[in-house]
Amino acid sequence: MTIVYKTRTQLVVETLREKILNGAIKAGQPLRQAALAEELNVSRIPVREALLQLEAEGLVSFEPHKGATATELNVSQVDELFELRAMLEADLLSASIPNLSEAKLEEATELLDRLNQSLGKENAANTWSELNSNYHNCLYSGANRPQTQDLVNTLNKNADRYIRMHLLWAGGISKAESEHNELLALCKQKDVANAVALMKQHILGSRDEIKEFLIEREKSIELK
Amino acid sequence: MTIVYKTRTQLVVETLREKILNGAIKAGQPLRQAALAEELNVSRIPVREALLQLEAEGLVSFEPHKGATATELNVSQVDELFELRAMLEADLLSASIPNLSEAKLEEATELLDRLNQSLGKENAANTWSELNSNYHNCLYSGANRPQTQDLVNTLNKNADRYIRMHLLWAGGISKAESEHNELLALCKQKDVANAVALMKQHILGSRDEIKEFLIEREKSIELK
DNA sequence: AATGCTTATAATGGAGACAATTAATTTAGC
DNA sequence: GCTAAATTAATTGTCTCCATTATAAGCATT
Repeated sequence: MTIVYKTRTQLVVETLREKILNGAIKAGQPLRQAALAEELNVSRIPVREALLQLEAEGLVSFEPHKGATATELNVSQVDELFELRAMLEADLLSASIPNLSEAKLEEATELLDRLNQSLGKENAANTWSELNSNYHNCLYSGANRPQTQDLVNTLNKNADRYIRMHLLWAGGISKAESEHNELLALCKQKDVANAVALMKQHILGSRDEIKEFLIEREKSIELK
Repeated sequence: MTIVYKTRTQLVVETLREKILNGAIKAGQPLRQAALAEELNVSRIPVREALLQLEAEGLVSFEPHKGATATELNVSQVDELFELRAMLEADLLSASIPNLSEAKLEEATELLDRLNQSLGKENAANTWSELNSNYHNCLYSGANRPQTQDLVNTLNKNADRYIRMHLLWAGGISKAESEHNELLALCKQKDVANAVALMKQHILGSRDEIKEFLIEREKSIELK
């Protein structure tokens, strides 16, 4: 285990990202540089640089002279985001399966085990999304498309907020678990067509449930 | 025409991006903050922030405490980048065509005119790539997928270097012109299937020629 | 001569102070 | 009383300077 030196900017990035993803910073909320700097015991420079990086990830919107705010996706943006993911991840998977080695499949099996175990424990959402990301990346590793994988990971950072919501709120957990298991089985059988179909269903299905939830929430806000 | 105030960071971003795209800054070249700051008459802060933004665009690679370098794509990375573009742009186009209004088609026609005219003039590559981007975006506007379009534009900033090379070097110009004209005709006829096929061919064809050029270049460097 | 350690040098990372811009508030004019 | 200009306050943008880190050069040891 090598010790990794982290610059303050990186620490701020990680802290703010986690706060946005777990809801400690709410969507639409303005992010004041001075306040964040004081809270995190750094100067405004690393805060500014962190905000810029988070903007590139789509988690923050940065307007010159006006300040940064945590981004909020409306229903149609969530829709588009998940469509994109479905297309890209299906493509990655189909390119990957034929090249997946035994070792990689073994690794995926292990990750899936830990993923399923994590569900019961506390602050499940935190560790779950990291393990989930690792599991998916493992399945895509055969595709040998690093740029596409990076892109998918970036998109997933944005989708993560909504996926966590889904997990905590509805039966997202049990469904995800069974779909994940089935997906791995299909990969082992090298059944590309069915694996890809399941992947799309996995992503678009969660999209539908998340959209439904968002629409409900919008309604209840309007009523108020 | 409203005057737009720009921050120094934005000016540095634009200057450096253009220099990377037109080759004034070569791939692999280290980008020293102090040198750039002096050259552009600003302090190192806006330079650093600009480098971070360019990293998000994929034009620069930034390593903590080591510095930034202009990124260089090898043949397989170019390959992957153009595959990605082909998939995303084909998808955008197919979703867009059914919704393209007469006004948009008119706008595209005009942009295409200016695009074709720009080819003869001097510093063609500069204006060409901007007009080309506008033209493509116009054709995609019916898809109503702002995030996907943003993504494609980001990818194109990266591909732009190689496209310019292609234009200047080989017969990329004449081929691009005829393909662009034909593409617009197919859009007007609402012929989704053929338009999408042509789009893919347009992108993957240029990929092949660019790859060939890059391989040739690598060989000649090795010989030396 | 080669290896490992110490010291010098050059670059980046970050803090605090000041300038520029925006938004809010007050004041002047009708 | 209301609108518009002027002033003030709050926030961001940028500069200068210092701290930290990485690389290169020199030195001693074997």
